[in-house]
Formats: sequence, C-alpha cells, structure tokens
Amino acid sequence: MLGLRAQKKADKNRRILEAATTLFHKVGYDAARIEDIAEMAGVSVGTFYNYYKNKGDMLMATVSMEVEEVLEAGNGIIAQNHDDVGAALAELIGTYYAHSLTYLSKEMWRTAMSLSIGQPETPFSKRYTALDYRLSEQVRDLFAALQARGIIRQDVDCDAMGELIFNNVNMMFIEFVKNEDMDVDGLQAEVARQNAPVALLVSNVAP
Amino acid sequence: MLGLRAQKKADKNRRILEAATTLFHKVGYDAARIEDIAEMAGVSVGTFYNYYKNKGDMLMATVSMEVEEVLEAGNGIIAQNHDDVGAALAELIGTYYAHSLTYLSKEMWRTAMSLSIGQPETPFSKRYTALDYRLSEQVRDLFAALQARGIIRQDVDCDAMGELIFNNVNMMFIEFVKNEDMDVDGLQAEVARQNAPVALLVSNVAP
DNA sequence: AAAAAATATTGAACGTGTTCATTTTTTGAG
DNA sequence: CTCAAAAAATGAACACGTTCAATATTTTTT
Repeated sequence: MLGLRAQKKADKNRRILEAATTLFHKVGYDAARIEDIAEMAGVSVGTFYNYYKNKGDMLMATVSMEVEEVLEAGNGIIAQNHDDVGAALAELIGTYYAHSLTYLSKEMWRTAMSLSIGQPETPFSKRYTALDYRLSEQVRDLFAALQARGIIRQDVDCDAMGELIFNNVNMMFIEFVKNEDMDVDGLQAEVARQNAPVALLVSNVAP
Repeated sequence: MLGLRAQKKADKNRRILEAATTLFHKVGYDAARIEDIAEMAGVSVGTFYNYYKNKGDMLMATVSMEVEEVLEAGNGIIAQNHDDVGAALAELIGTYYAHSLTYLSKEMWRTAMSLSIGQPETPFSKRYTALDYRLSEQVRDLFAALQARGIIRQDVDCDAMGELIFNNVNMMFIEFVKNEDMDVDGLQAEVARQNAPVALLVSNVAP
C-alpha cells in the first residue's frame, strides 16, 4: 500500500499532466499559461515546477508515448516480410505519419521540435534526439531485412540509404507540422513520390 | 543628398545591427538582452523596436545574407559541367556547408531554425522557408543539368531525387548545428557517404 | 520664420515563465 | 501521542521581451 504522500503525489502528477494536455489542445501551447494549468490541476504554480522542470518538459511525456507506440507498430511492419521495396517503405512511413497526431497536435510537435533544436543541451532535446535516432534505426532495419531476403540489391549500402530516406521523412514531417493546410494523405503521397526512384533503383530485377 | 532624418535612420540601423551581431557572437543569442543591444547601439529599447519587429527578426538579415551568397556560389558550381554525379553533389553541398558559419554561429542557426519551426506564420519563418526552397530548387537544378547532359539516367525523376537529397542535406545540417563537437569536414564526409549509393545508382553506366 | 503636420524617440509598464525563502503537511522515532 | 526532521506546497518576486502613451525632433506649409 502506498503512503499518503506517495498517493497524493501520483494523483497530482496525473492531474497536472491531464490539465496541461487538455489546455494545450484547447488553446494551444503558447496560450496555455502555467498559472492556468496549475489552477485547472488544483495546485499552485510553485507545485507545478516541483513536478515538471519547465513548460517544455510537459511535452516530452506525450512525445515519448507517441513515438514508443509508433516504434512498436513499426516492428510489426518489418516482420511482415514485404516483397516490394516501395510498398514496404510506404507502409512503415505511413504508420509513422498516421499515428503522429494521436496524442499531439501540430502545434505541440512544432514546439517540441523547436525546443529540441533551440536548446540541444537540455534533457528534453536529448530525449527527443534519442527517439529520432531509434526511428532512423528502424528504417535502416527495414532496408537490412529486405536486403537479407534478396529484395534489395546486395551492393547497396543499406545504412546510408536508410539514413537518407529517414532524414527525408523527418524533414517532410517538419514541413507538415509547419503547414496547417497539409494533411496526412498529402504528406504520404509526396514522400512516396520522393522515395519512388530510390525504391526502383535499389530493387533486385526479376531474373 | 539625404535628409537629416534619413541619415540618422541609416546610421542607427547600422549601429543596431552591428551591436546585435557583435553581442550574439560574444555572449550568444539568448544572453544578449535587448537592453544591452540598445545601449551598445546608443539608442533606447523603444527605438530598437522601431527598427526591428522583434529580437528574432534581427537574425533574418544575417541569415538572408548568408543564404544569398551561398546560392550565388552554387550557381557557379552548376555551371561547371561536372561529369560525375557524386563529385558534383559533393562540391555543391560542400559549398553550402563551408559557407554556413561565415556570418552565423551554430547558436544563431539553431535559433533561426527554432523560430522558423515554432512560429511558422511569422514573416521570419516565411522568409526562412522561402530561402530553404530556393536551395532545394538549386539541388534539383543540378540534377536536371546532369541529366540533360547524359550523366544521369534518363528514367530518373530528378525532382524527386533532388528533394530527397536536399532534405537530407538540411536534416544533417540541423544535426550539425545541434552538436557543438561536429565540424564541417565530418558533416561533409557523412553526407557524402549517404549520397554515394544514390549517386552510383542514378549514373549512366559507361557504354 | 512661425505654425502645423509628420515622424521618431523614449522608458515606464505589462505579461508570462521561472525561482526561492517561507509555511504547511507528512512521516516515523521515542 | 508528541515532536523533530523530511518532504512538499506556496505565492510573491524576478527577468526579460514587448508595447504604447507621452515627448521630442524634423519636415512641410503658409
């Protein structure tokens, strides 16, 4: 059984997180003032800072949840043993994009990315960068798996290729969250178009 | 002959810009307070805001100068009629990277990128995005020129390819400015490695 | 050259994220 | 049960980017 102190702590933690994500979605990250979040959670401003290092740190819990789930889904896709490079890529990347707005709004993504680039020495940025790395790794894993099964030519450097493809995926995602008019389908279509020539060139031709 | 008012204005504009870039380089963007910039320029805080919309806008003048010069240099490289895809790419991208720290520090770049992503509706972000677009266009132009001269296979979608390559260049540059330990040479080497398989695959084989 | 209009300067005041000395609550030993 | 120590909560105070009403300067008009 948890002591009274630990019980209250967990409860407040949950209430603050809930209040913050609610307000971030309702009025946006910038307009959600710490004072408002604290009030909605029923604590003081000072207490907010006892639980979270700063406003940006509130995002990382959510970003983390989002990416962890996407990585899980991605592993399932790699395990499917696709026999077409373009289709395999499209499915993996499509999963990333389709999931991306489950917990986070575009504005929350922008803020997270903005913080990650602007203050690279913070724990926030380091965690964000680490998650990015794991996604990049997963794309490389897909290439390696396809090459191991002979779908991709043996003379192709799959690590280089995977990094290139993932960096494009990531940059296009930045473009996506910067532009409120762009939808997930449009994003997927553009990236598929960009990937197409590479997918074609690396594929083993039928004998 | 300029009127007294216009003369003073030009002078103050120059003094403010000078003070700001000096302080940005000396103590960093965040630590350079508007009050300090104004004092060094010999004007009041209010006057600073008469000349620049906000602190971030101060950067755009510098970013703009940097990118315009790089685009100019890039045109010269495309005109050189390279006969090797990898070499041509390496030279164009190398020019981008080599020039990148002429007027801006890594921290200034980080701030500019951070602002551009975090507040995409501002004039700052729109200008930044437009400059990015022109760079992307230039990479596509290089591909098109190589294809027109038969260096690149005719069946390759050069626009898609150019976007892919440029987005990787851009993402790697973000990684570069996020990491104070990374130098330009290391950056160039990594990107060359990533580009190598693509350059090889798109090249027309000798008859 | 005086008056009026246009333009530029100023710094005090404001908003919001963050800090920290003080107060309150909880815990566990005696 | 009592009380001292530990942990947590609090909100006033601070920092800095930004705004704006008041003031000063320059230009134009008469």
